[in-house]
Amino acid sequence: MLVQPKPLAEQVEQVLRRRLREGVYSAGSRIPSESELAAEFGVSRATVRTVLAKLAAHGLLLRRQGDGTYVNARVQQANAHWGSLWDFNSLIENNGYTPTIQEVAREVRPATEEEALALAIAPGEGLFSIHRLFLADAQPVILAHNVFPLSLFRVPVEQIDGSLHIRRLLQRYAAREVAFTITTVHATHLPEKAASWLCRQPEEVMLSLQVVFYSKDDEPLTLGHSFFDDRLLRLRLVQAW
Amino acid sequence: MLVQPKPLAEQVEQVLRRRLREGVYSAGSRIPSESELAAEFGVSRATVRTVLAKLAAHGLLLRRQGDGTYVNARVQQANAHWGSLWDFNSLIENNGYTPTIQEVAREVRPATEEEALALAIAPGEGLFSIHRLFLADAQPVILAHNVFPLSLFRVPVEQIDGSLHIRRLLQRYAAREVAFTITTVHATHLPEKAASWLCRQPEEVMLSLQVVFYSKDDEPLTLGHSFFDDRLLRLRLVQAW
DNA sequence: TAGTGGTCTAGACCACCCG
DNA sequence: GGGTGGTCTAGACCACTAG
Repeated sequence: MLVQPKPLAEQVEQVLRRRLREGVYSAGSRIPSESELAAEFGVSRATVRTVLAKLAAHGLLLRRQGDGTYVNARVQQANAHWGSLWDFNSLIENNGYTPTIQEVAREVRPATEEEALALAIAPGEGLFSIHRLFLADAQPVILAHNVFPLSLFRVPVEQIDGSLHIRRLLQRYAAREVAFTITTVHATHLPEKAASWLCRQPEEVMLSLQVVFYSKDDEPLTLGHSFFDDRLLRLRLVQAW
Repeated sequence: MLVQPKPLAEQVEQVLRRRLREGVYSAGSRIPSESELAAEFGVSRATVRTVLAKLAAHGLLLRRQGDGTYVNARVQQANAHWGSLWDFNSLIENNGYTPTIQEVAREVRPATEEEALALAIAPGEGLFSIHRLFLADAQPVILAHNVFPLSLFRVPVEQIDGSLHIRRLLQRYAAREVAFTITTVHATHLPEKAASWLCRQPEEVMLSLQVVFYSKDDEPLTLGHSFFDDRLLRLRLVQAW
């Protein structure tokens, strides 16, 4: 049975996600019906339905009217779901490696015009800039550069832990929640400096991701630019209707 | 007021999407409250909520508890939502061009081992293969290759209209609905043959998308491989929580 | 025909933001 | 305090699929 410190739907979702992850509901099999789950958790059918709808929208479940709800075996193998286009840690994990974040450079400097435009601040305003390397089993696979408006932070930037992922970093030091992101994907040649950090040849072909994170107040929080080694990591996206 | 030939929620969604598209609810502004919308459409608040939740999940709306629901101006400018990773027509449209589909080659041939594996058929089984070029204002921007198990079609392949997009083609000639897709994104050099079709230099850097379409019965429907000119078209993805 | 998911309602209470 | 979105319930009826 569930108690009420957190929303019931959230608790149900966590339980179901765990069962999927741990194979309690095995790949391709049918899971219990809505009524059965509602009875088991002691919640209404509507509450169960919102959870199942969400998991189905993410492709984890396949629902067939008049039949039942099934575990989507294919998507369990896929490695990047909705969240992961910018969440490099889980992306690396989902590819079967152990992720590490390594800070390679940080500085405070004025914003370029382009950065100021994207972040909705004045050109020349202070920026916190950080370069980080993501390792998959100790092998460099992603180089990520992020810039934040300096005014966002409530602590001196020296205190910022560069090994946190973006969402937690923003939570902890800026007290902001990410509401949505916009990512642009490009294919480019690898710049020389980035190549040396990634231990790759310059001018190799790489995926380049440019991401802007926004708060629910439509405020730009950070600008990210990363180079992505798509030979080691597969960028695989699932979409469901 | 609404009638009941189609689900109420679907009708409400269409109306709201149109209002967003046409600027009835202008960018950044607050839209009517849930209760007001429910009253206007003559449906329950729950029905309105499912629609608003969906639009918010797609990033079109921003919801703030205790305040209201707002039009996300930034996402209106973005060009590819999660739906459009494979829907090249709307992707081209959203970039501000007029799309055209031009068939460049079609054939029937046996499946390679790799294709057979991805489509869950026997190697050597018959495939319908089609190469198509997507034009943005008459300029070639995407080259797409699709292969379908021949057994899927209920008509001779000569009758297949090569200018339809994948979902409609599958609906019309194979009576199948797409339930989900898995897309892999790569950065590659452009092969020579593809370069000539796209009027580009060979060995140029391009985005390459590999997509598999599945039915809700987990049956692979088609395999797509496309080259994407990311200089003219921006591949921009929105993600919301 | 029994059971499943799909749709919808009416109503309740809560958490939060604003003036 | 009044209005907003957030959560949840109980119950109804429908559409569909399976055996």
